[in-house]
Amino acid sequence: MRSDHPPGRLPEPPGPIADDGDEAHFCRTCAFAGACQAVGYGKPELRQLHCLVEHVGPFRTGEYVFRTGNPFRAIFAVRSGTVKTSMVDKEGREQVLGFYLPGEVIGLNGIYPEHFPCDAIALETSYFCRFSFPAMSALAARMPAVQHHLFRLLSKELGSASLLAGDHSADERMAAFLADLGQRCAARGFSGTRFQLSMSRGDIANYLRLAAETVSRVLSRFRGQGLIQVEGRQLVILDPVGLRRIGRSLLPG
Amino acid sequence: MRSDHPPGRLPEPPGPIADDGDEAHFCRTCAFAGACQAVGYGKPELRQLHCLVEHVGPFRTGEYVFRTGNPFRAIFAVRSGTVKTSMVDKEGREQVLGFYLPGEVIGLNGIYPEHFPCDAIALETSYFCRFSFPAMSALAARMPAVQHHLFRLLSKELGSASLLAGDHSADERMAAFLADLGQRCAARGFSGTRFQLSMSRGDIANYLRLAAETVSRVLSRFRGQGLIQVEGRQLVILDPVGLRRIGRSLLPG
DNA sequence: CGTCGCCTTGAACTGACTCAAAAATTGTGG
DNA sequence: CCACAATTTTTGAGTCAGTTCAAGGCGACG
Repeated sequence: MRSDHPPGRLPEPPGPIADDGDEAHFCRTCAFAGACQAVGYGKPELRQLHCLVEHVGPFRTGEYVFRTGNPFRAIFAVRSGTVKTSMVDKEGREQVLGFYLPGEVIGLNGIYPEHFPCDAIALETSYFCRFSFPAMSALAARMPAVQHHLFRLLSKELGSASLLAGDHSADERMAAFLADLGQRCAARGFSGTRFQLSMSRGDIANYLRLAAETVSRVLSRFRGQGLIQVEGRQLVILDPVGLRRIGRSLLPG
Repeated sequence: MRSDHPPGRLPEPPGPIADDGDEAHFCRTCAFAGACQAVGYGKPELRQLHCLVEHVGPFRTGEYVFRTGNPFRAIFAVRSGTVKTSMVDKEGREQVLGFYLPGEVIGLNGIYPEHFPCDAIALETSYFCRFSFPAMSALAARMPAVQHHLFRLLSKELGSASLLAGDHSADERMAAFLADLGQRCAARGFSGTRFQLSMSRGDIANYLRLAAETVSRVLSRFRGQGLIQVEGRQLVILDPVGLRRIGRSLLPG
């Protein structure tokens, strides 16, 4: 992965995770690509979809894209970078809900309460497409393809929650997490076997409901078994099949 | 709660959990009540909404409302009874995803994959309203209130997944589970402090990621502390405040 | 009345956690 | 560029909440 941009004024369009990314490429792998295709790329309706998009960013590491309690007005597609969403409970403990890669959408869980129920925090310098939700709803009412796409996005997110569910060992969780991340990277056009863990061990641990120490230990064990290679946050999956086998009870398919 | 109907032919409209339930009452507390109200009860559009509803049932204890892999064609609102949804992983272990009371909706997670990703199993004799999803989508495109209502339902379900998330003690989980169940009963017009646990201890344990023995022990402890009263599956919440305090880190609000 | 499934309770075990401390990495200022 | 401070990551050792294993009780049903 390309290193973060140097401090100071940043140019508008940064490359996503890998160097082969550009804006056209992003649009191909964006969560709304399906909607755009369904509309038809040549048609004027596509212009309407693009009209309600606003490019926002950069958000630097640690900056909030939105905060718990902010009024819900829009959803965000990651253009480049990575985001975590998390809630802080009444005891002040953080709970990481998920990690989002370029092309994925955050904020959908704010529709019902009409306020964001969680924080969204950039894990590295990140850019987004901001879709005004009222405008999007209105467009969806006129364009069934867009409506259906939104339903699909919501339903998909419902399904992904089950990676967390269940009572599984630290090894299973970790293996499933890495395999899932690799697969999502691959789906976005990046390498599925060689990528950056843009979140800390602590965040991974929190997400998987483990202690940070346990994450570290499992990672070391996996390395010893020749499943992966880890240097800091740089990860190489050496044995994708083995990893998937360990995490198979958590993985879809 | 009224005991299950005796075997044999069942009359069409059974009472939901409590004896004070009837069809009109159900419609008031149904997940689509908001959509109906938004449409306006007198208007012809409401007829269209009701047209695509089909009353199905009874499903007896243990019967499947739908199964993993069934093509997704409809969503179901519980009219009376209780349902659990669960997945079976590749090792053959069951994972309970949720319990659904009268007025709540199941099947939304089938939209994206276009097939149901889980089983839905009646925990007692149950009846449903079946909403054809293609018809519902079409109606939603013409009626923004219906569309918005579907978005809300999906988003709400996203939020409820977080009751499972996080790393919490058996006591916290159990207390939050009971408090949540009581609150949902109350929201549907039933008693929020005196109701039936229509699921087995094993199902509760599975849902909360605990062993059945642990559920039993925690329940006994809560009884000893005067928080609840339990006789088999009959539950009385004696100290709702105390219960909520134990489970507060998991509960919304 | 006996069988079967579900629930409860006891006792011993264990995987992951907590505590502690060293090592590596990152950030900062001179 | 280097030194120093702060943070993150790794590794070790002991502890514990919840599990597993085992036995007994209760209620439903034929």
